[in-house]
Amino acid sequence: MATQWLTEHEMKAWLRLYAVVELLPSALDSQIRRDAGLTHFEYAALGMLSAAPEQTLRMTELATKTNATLARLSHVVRRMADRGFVDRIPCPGDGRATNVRLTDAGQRKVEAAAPGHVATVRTHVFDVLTPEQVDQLITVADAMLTRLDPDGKKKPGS
Amino acid sequence: MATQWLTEHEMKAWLRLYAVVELLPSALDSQIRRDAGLTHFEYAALGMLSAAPEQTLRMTELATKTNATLARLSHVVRRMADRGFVDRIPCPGDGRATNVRLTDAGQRKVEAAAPGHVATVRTHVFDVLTPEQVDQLITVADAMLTRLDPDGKKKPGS
DNA sequence: GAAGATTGAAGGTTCAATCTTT
DNA sequence: AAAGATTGAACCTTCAATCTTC
Repeated sequence: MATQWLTEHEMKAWLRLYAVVELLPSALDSQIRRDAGLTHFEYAALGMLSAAPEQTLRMTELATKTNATLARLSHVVRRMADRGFVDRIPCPGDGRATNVRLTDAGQRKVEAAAPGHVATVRTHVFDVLTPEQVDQLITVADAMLTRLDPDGKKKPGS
Repeated sequence: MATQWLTEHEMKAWLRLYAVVELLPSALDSQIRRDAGLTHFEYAALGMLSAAPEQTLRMTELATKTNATLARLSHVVRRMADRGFVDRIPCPGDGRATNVRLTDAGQRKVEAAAPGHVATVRTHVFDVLTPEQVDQLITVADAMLTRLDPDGKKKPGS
């Protein structure tokens, strides 16, 4: 089957999407790194724990919520445990599983970092979009996630 | 000034955008890594050179086009030169500048990798979007790029 | 054997310092 | 002093192998 190349219009869209996909993580990362000494991924993980019941999640659940592989998360959780932001607790019900719990120090860290992070997200995303465009963003992102995340694990609050 | 937290609707949009921003690079990277032995960033750099006049660009220009820092690009170009895909040529007109030129082997490498890459982009993006949604994607991405890229360097073919 | 998770090594990116030319 | 680029070290992610429990 011959390759169906991108049209000029599609290429235009692709270059913009690609730019966002490359530049947005950098912007998030450098802000939170400078202001809180965390990577954006670390912040996201702490934030998910903060919102979870008992401030606790299994490794696998946390990996799903943060769009990460288990290997990546495992390294990050070890470092954050060393820094006192989380505890690792063997799961009582299942000897294979590990529960990760946010510590008080971890909770304080997220709370301190949150305002700056939200401000960055507002600056780069919501400040420049109309309410209608926010709706369009949801629809378009959902469409792409049907392929990127076929099981629909990354769509909380649908 | 008190933090203006995200509404539930904004949070929904943010979680989806964030998922796309994390998962799309992984998807692009693993496909092209498996099939061509290149990172997606290396492919993007070779592709930009391939489309440039004389298949040549200055480091700074190439960094802009690939959304990268000069430090990152410098390391990548060194590795690709070692592999024979590009040549580094001191710029005749300006002793500080370096021109990067695609070699024949580099050209063959991009050409071999392109069909698989385009297929991946189609699968994850254009196959799941209506023409109207492609237009919306362009508008929304452009809006975010006014903040992520204030100088408008990343919007070729506007 | 599959699921849940961890580990070490290899590879890529970031940061700060540096160098040369303008 | 600024612009263009490079470098090495530190850090993070990926990959493959491994371990334990179900």
